[in-house]
Amino acid sequence: MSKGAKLCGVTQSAASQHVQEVERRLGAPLLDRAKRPLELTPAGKLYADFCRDVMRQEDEFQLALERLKQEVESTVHVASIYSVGLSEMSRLSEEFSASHPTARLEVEYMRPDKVYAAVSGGQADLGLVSYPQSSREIAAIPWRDEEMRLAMAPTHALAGRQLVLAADLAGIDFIGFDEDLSIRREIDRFLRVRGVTVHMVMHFDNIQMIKEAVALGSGVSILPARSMQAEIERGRLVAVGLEAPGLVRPVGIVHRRRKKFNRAAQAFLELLLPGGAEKARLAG
Amino acid sequence: MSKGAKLCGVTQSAASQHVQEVERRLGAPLLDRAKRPLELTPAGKLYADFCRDVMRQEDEFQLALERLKQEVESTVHVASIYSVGLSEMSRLSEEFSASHPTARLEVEYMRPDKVYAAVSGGQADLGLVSYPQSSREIAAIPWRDEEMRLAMAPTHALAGRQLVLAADLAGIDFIGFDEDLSIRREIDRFLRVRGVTVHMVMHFDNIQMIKEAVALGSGVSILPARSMQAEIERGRLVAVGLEAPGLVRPVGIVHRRRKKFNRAAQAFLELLLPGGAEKARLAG
DNA sequence: GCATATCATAACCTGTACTAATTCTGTCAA
DNA sequence: TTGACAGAATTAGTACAGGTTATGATATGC
Repeated sequence: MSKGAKLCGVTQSAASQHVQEVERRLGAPLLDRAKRPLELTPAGKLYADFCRDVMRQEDEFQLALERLKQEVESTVHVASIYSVGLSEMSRLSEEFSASHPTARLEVEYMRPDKVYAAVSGGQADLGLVSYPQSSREIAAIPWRDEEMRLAMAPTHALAGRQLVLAADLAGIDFIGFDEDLSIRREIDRFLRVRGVTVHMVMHFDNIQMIKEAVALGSGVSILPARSMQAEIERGRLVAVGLEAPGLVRPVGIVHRRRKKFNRAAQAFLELLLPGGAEKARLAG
Repeated sequence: MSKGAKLCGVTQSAASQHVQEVERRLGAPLLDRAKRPLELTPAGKLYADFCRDVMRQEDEFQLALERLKQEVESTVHVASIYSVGLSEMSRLSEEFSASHPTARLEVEYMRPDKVYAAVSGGQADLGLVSYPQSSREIAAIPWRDEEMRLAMAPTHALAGRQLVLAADLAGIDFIGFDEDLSIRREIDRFLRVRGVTVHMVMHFDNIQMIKEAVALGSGVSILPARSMQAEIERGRLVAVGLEAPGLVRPVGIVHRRRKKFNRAAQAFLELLLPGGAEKARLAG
């Protein structure tokens, strides 16, 4: 009894009282006190086994929890729209793992509405979207404005130009975005304020398809310059600048308000945007 | 949270504080509080599983404990010397189960020293021994004095007698008990004070073997009358009374001091000896 | 933006579980 | 037996974990 008390870091009295309290609760003696040294009764053996089982289970739980905490603390989940670009992202990913070797970055590409849902639902720490929208529970931080250029097949009549004016696009065969996308509305506005109407021949919900159609000569389009880099290098597309003030696509970082970032998320935010973690904290 | 609190019979505040305390201890949030209704985090799910496991184990333990308590409360373990007699014991056993149908009686036969050890060690609630000895930790209650008679083969010269005097035994072939047994010392004393010496031809540590030897005509012996009943009925032995004051073998009930009896033990003691439970209590 | 539901926080209170001091009990040796 | 000793039980006093009530903060739906 005294030894047990010492092991538990309490006095002999506390141990004695505790054992008696347990016996009272269980309604059965755990120790045979008529003999010294004290012996366990059958009920005592049963209880000891039970306690050992529980302690073993607690150990297992603690271990699992530590693994989980490690996991959660060290990986940042990013939800991104497709058009941020795989090449851009792989560059970021390399930079990140170089500067933070213990952290892990997990990027998942999805439609814009899914990005918001992932951030809102907590599956993603950060979201990358164009035309970022704040809301009650989502905070947005501007990241960068991507220059938009006129995309066309190398064989197109305008392919040799250094600059294209809005007026040049009047009546042109045009491949656009679906009407429910922000980028579509922005392009429409750009053309409308300049009094230009294009001939919309097709529309898609993603950049990849538009690039395909443009390369096949179905028409021209206005796309983020960065998203065409690979096709331009391979000579499949030509991109020409638009008249100043040009068209830009703002890309932003969204996150859930009041949710504090783990180390990895903070680090990634800092990589995207020096001082970004502080900005996010202020944006709440 | 409020519902959970109600289920546990505490206020919402207590529940909220408790969850926060657990989160602090574990170092990980269990609930995602940014959304209502509250959702479990992965750590929360892990913890909930752990708790459910522990509760299930506790239920199992409680069940096992109840069974054990039932067992302990309702069965009396009796350790008895062999010579109390199987027929006597089976009669007692029947009476007991008739008057206490919910209780169980478990009798184990063993050598006298093992009876004391079983009682002392707590394996037996009660012990039945001849020439009962009290000690520091063993209390003895006299149960009954068994008449001792001269045992002989039916063909023996003394077999026709109504009564045998000590003097009749001088120089007779005698089968005795081992020297370390109380009953041997008592018989020796009986003969010595009467100035009689017998011719000890064999000795055994148990009545059964003595009866065999007597029946085979190897000699006479002095044995408890009750222990010979079956052999007398079958005509294998003859028992003749000894001169008054005759020899008796006291049989007693022993139990551990300060150990309180369970229901079954009390009932059995009462059956053996009306008022016995009270006597035992006083004997402590 | 307001009403409602629900969770967090603050201030306070009580019973549990501890410590220190003392008494009781079992064991062992003379 | 008896006395000495070790170790457990008991007692009295106290700190604090964990409760309560009251109030403040925050999300959700109209």
